[in-house]
Amino acid sequence: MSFSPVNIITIIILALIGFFVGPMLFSPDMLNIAFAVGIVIGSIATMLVQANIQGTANSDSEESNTTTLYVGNLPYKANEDAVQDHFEQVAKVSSVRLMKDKRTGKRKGYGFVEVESRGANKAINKLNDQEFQQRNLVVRLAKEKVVQ
DNA sequence: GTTGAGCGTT
Repeated sequence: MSFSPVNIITIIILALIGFFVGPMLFSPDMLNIAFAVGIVIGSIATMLVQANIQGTANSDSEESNTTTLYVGNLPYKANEDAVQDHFEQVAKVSSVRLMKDKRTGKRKGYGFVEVESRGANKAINKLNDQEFQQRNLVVRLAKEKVVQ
């Protein structure tokens, strides 16, 4: 939550609106209160607008820059670094998660690779049904991902 | 220590 000069100007404008609108709604001799109410309303409105802008901007950038791929048929012995190296040949990898049993810690043979969105299709086309450590991988677009 | 379709973790 930052207050750039633009936001301050917006607050002042909204405060002035409150300054003139307030007396019409209440009493003409409550200008100070009207001005204060204008400042409060203007500040809240500005913060809400900016939070909304930042929220959409963040979600847009995150969702448009990265895509999660489902990777199946992995060898049990494959580790995350090897999988990442394999996908780095085609696309920029931001994270690799190989699913493992919580108790034993043994790999379950599938995982999720997060790559940049523009390389997602390339990764699917180039790496799906291709050999990786003596096995043919399954690379598909992952289903809906739970937001962290 | 084994196995072989699947869509999940602080």
